[in-house]
Amino acid sequence: MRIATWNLNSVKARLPRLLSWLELRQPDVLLVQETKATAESWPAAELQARGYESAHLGNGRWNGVAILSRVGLADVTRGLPAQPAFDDAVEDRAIGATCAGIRLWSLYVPNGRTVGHQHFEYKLRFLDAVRAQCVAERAALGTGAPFGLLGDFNVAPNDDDVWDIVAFDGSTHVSPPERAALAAIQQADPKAPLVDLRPRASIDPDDTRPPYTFWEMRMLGFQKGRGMRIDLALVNDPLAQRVQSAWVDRDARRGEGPSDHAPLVLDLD
DNA sequence: ATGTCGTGCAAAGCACGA
Repeated sequence: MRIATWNLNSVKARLPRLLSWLELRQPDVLLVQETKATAESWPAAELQARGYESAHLGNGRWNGVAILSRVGLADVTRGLPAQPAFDDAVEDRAIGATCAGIRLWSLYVPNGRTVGHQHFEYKLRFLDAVRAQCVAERAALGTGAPFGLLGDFNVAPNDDDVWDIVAFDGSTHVSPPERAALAAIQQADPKAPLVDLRPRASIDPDDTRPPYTFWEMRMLGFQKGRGMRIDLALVNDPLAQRVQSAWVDRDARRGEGPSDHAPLVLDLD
């Protein structure tokens, strides 16, 4: 079984790439972020024709999250119950579902812009709502149920998860409050911590490069190797026990018209 | 430091977000 997460940066602009990637990599479940789609423009029929059920949450030009599955899609939850609003709007940044008995969330954490900005405070509130959801789901699902939070967290957990930590001094994505909020999610239930699955940099088992998942479009970020590991899979022990390998499909960042993110792929037993 | 994208509005050029 294969589960992946991918910030598409517009499903409309990326539909040919999405469909060819599904054909090439054959994921059983794909969690998507930044669909930038509405209920009307979400390509449910094209996905259904290829064997994928889908659940989408999106209402406009920004954000948008979805879950695609060919192994069942049950108990869909649109939005986090405790999700904070920004400017009186609850944005389309979280969708949960149960696929083949695995409880999964597709998350698009706010960017934060700059440390101290009102979007930064919003980002921390959003991360705290994710933490609260971990507590609630653990109570509902019990200890043995496989559970994972996947998506674009817009946080690099460690200094070596960015291409040059010195260049990030004082900037968002690496700040102590963001990393503390991420750690609080992982430790929401100390008896059932979530592990940050560190992937390989590519499908090549011998690839020892840093496993970045995002490279800026601006300034030729990919070509210059200026990447960040900000797309994460935080999973509980019952799910971690089943993961045989995790890898970044960096080939999907190549060629004409890529997203700025590469898929993160989990291969289960 | 900000060179690229994608989107939608209102109109092919801009503002915004990343």
